[in-house]
Amino acid sequence: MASPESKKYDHKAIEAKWQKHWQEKGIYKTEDNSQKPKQFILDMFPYPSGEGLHVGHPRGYIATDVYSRKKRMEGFNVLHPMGWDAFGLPAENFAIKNKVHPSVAVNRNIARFKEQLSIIGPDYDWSREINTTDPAFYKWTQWVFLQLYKKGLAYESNEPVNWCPTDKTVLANEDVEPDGTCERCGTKVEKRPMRQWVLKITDYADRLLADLDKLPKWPEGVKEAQRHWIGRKEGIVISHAVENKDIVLDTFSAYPAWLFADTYIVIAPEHPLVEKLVAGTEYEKDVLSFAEEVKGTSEIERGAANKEKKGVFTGSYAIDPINKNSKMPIWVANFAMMGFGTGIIRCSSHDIRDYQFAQKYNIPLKEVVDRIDETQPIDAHLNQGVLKDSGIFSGQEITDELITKMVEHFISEGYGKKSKNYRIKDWVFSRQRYWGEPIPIIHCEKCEVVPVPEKDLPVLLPEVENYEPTGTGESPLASIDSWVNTTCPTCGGSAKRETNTMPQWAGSSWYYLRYIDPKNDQALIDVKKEKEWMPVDVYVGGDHATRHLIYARFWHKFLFDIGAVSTEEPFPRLEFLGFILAEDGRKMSKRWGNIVNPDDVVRQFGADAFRLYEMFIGPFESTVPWNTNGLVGTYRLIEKVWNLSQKEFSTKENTLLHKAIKKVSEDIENFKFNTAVSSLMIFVNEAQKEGIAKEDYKILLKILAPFAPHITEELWSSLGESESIHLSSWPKYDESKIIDETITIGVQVNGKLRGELTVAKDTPKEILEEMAKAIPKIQEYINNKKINKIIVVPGRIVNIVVEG
RNA sequence: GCCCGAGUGAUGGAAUGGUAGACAUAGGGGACUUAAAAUCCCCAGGCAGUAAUGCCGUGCGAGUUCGAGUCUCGCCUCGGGCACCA
Repeated sequence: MASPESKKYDHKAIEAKWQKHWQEKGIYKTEDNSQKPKQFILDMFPYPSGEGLHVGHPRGYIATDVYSRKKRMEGFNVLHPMGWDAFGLPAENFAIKNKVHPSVAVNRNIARFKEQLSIIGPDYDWSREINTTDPAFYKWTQWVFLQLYKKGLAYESNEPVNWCPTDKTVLANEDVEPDGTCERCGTKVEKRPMRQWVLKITDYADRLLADLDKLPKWPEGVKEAQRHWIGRKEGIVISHAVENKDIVLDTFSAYPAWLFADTYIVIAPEHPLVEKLVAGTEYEKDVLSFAEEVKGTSEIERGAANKEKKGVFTGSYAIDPINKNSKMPIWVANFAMMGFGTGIIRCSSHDIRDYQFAQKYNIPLKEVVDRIDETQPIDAHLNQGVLKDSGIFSGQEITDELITKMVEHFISEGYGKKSKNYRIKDWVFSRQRYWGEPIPIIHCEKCEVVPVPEKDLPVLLPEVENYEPTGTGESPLASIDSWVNTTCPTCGGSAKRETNTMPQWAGSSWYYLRYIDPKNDQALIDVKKEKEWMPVDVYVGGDHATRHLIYARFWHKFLFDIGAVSTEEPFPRLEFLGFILAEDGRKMSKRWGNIVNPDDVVRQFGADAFRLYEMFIGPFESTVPWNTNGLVGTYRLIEKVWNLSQKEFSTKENTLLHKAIKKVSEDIENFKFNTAVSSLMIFVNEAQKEGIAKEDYKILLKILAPFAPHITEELWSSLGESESIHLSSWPKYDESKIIDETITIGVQVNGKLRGELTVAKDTPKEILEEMAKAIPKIQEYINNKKINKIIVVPGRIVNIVVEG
């Protein structure tokens, strides 16, 4: 462009101008009833905290923005929405402190987040913005709960939960520090049984596990974490009669080959059979006081692996059907957990923990595989060795076949049955807090539990004077008589509303569907629209490998089962992003005073340089430290592109252009944004030296546009284009222009590089061999030596293998 | 303890089994400038050498291969997840 006087690049003016323009023209609006193919590109939506964003947060948002802009240019109808996961404890704490409604803080935080996001120029269609705390949204969260209830997948139970005596509230496991104290006040957390609503996620455990294999585009690490979280283990349950008592003890064993070694039994202190075992015996007092002591400690504290193993003998013996009805002493011990297996363990010398416990209390032991190390028995987890003292199996080596045979034998003898155990437990789905979705249930004296009729949804969260927890274990909602007291929808009699609310994870378990059909008041989602948009094409986020991604998969499968959605998995492609650390290598945190604010960076370098740097900083999935200095590099790139427009265009064809198109296209597709940016740099450096033709410059602007939407739009329009560059078409590369006419290949002797050859691209093998041998330096190395062979890899290398 | 990742210049990083260090930052030198900034050009893995060049070099040790940052086995370190798991 031959501009009479050169203009300076003013990022502030340019960015403000185009951001306003895009919003006014609505160029990013998702089309209704489009003929184009769809792309649903989704970010894990944020919790709008009071702290605002730091430079680590936008990394994922910029990535989806780059991706969706490219997809739009490629001719897709793009759905790239944003919303807010706004229920949760911080807003409630703010309300308690300041005596204002949590929505006040939430709305302020959302405004702040939106402002911070907007200055980096995202292509969100804000007309589809969602907010989990909006009654029009949580109406459908409550609706899903009702469907779960109808199918028997939501039930009441008296789960022991984490209770903080100072804050007088229930805490989620994630609110408890590893040392068993409350993260807010440092008080030791207790376990208390309390009425809770629970979702039967265990009914879906097998499908959640098996269907991970249908997700090839998920990172292996995330799938592995989910497999562990579900923690399915197969084994055998053995039933034991208790001597002189009408009690049967069931134990779960995952290593059936070692069952002959077991000599004693341990039962969890909170197991309901403990009292029955010791009732009226001389052991009763000791056992019960020990059980009380253990029950007083939280699960997390008890779970600490270094916790001392303690136990008390119950005075009873179990009859072991496997070892000729020998007697196994029954102990109560702190290392047996109700949450695993049956809460009762068959113990043996072949487990380090069981072995040490037996040594401490002088319980007789037996070994079924000879020791190798004299100091300790073989560990059963190895599952190898030759059995002894194992009845008819003595003398046999432990193999998969033998294990199968042994299990069949135990079952046919009637000792027990095959069984599965899961680490995942049913999902405790109620919180005694204010700021969450009310659980849509009514408790009637006559009809007992009655679901709120769907026509009465949403059950609105009422205004309340005091957000302080009540101390009774009920949510602050319980103190609002006018809300709590209602009539039973079934019999019309007096009834009370459920005052528990849902956990933070509820809204995020289905929110993505709401973007498709954000205004629907008649159904969770319109069936036709759902079919049009689902599944999500790319889901991008980090930090939620297990909980959110398992809960959402669970709800989605349930919605599939009731016909609300057409796909079994919501997110077939997951791109997991790495964190950005502070410049000092630590996590960005108020505590360390090392937070870098994106607003400041954008003010100094502009949104385009910021976006480019966030993509250039390192591989998308890697955790990398921030370095504000690095912005200089991407700022220079932009400036070079700007300056190209201030000079005369050349008429020459640029040799690297088509390579750049190919590289940028493929790298964006594969989320390799860092190398996409570097190939843009390589091309711009060349263009700066060699000059660039106007048409090539326009192509450069197009492939840079997803990364730097503002400056490219400005330059595009200054070239006389009237339509937005972001609605232009993505360039295609010409394969013939990617192949170099002459190439330089390395010449090795015995694998060591000794020279190079610059030749025409299709030079035949034989000629390459001759040319390589003719290089004077190569001759020094092959002189007087026998050439064993010459390896020629076309376009790559010539390797001459000589003797000696 | 178990399960995933990852270890490459001063730094972030690049590299379908085929010329290791692309690209970028910081650094050194130079041009321009009254000067500085900005910009542009050049240098830059280590050791030896004036140089040509040689040797070494992708956490450590073996192996496969004509050839290994890349594949295999055994370790070490760091990051993340799970953990009295029966």
